[in-house]
Amino acid sequence: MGTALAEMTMPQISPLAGEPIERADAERLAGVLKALADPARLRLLSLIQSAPEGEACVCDLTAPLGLSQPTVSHHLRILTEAGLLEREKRGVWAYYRLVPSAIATIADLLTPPRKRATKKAR
Amino acid sequence: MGTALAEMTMPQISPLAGEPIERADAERLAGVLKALADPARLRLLSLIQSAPEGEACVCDLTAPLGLSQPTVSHHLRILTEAGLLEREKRGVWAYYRLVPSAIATIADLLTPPRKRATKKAR
DNA sequence: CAGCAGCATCGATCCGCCTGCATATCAGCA
DNA sequence: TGCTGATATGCAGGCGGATCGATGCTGCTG
Repeated sequence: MGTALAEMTMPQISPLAGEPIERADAERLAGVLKALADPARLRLLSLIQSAPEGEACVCDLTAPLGLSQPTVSHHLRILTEAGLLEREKRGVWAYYRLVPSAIATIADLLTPPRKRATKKAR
Repeated sequence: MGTALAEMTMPQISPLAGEPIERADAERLAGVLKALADPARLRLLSLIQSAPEGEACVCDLTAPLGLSQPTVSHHLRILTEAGLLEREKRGVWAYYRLVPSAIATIADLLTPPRKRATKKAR
């Protein structure tokens, strides 16, 4: 299935501002926000983003989070399916990194037509 | 009664970028995002924001949402406690409107590497 | 080719929350 | 004062999700 966020960036999802959003758009946006709305997952994103190469494997994340390895894998899975993380398996390790401008895209969907010009994809 | 968001805008809450976020900050940010991460509440915000005077009462919101009046009141309560809505009671009606830049604040917390000078680099 | 280490998946438990119905509260009005 | 309409709150059912232990899978490595 296509990473939730991809369905938002590609075929425009209604931003929160402007005309009332449709039920389907609300569901999609809520789905991605739900992936963000968890302390453990926010810390995961933060940890990965601030890691040496901007990437981290599961074994590096369990300790700082204080969660079991299955639980961490579970959260990483949710973030990945939401389109916020990408996974690359090198040998025995699975490295996760942020999808370039995924979070910025969400932020743009929330903020009204401010004076920013970050709407273009890459 | 800190309306959650007030604790984010006023004192500093760690944005998602930069150094790894603390557990307490993650909890606060997740709390506000949780209020956003619901289809019904997203539609409520959208409906209120696009209403004639930028405000709406409960009776105007139940129909377009297709939810019962108690449920709508429940969602409005959550959004208000999160600091996203403000409530004003005029006569028998309760009018809700968006807190000016609440959502923009959340967006800024998600995407600091912007040109914004939200706070010290590090 | 065993044995081991890193991850993902499964099954189960526990908790939080979305929803509606019933009811309480409160302001305006006859 | 008593009634009506607009909201808020209590209560309860049901579903989704966060977590962990156990297990399965797969590349290294000795």
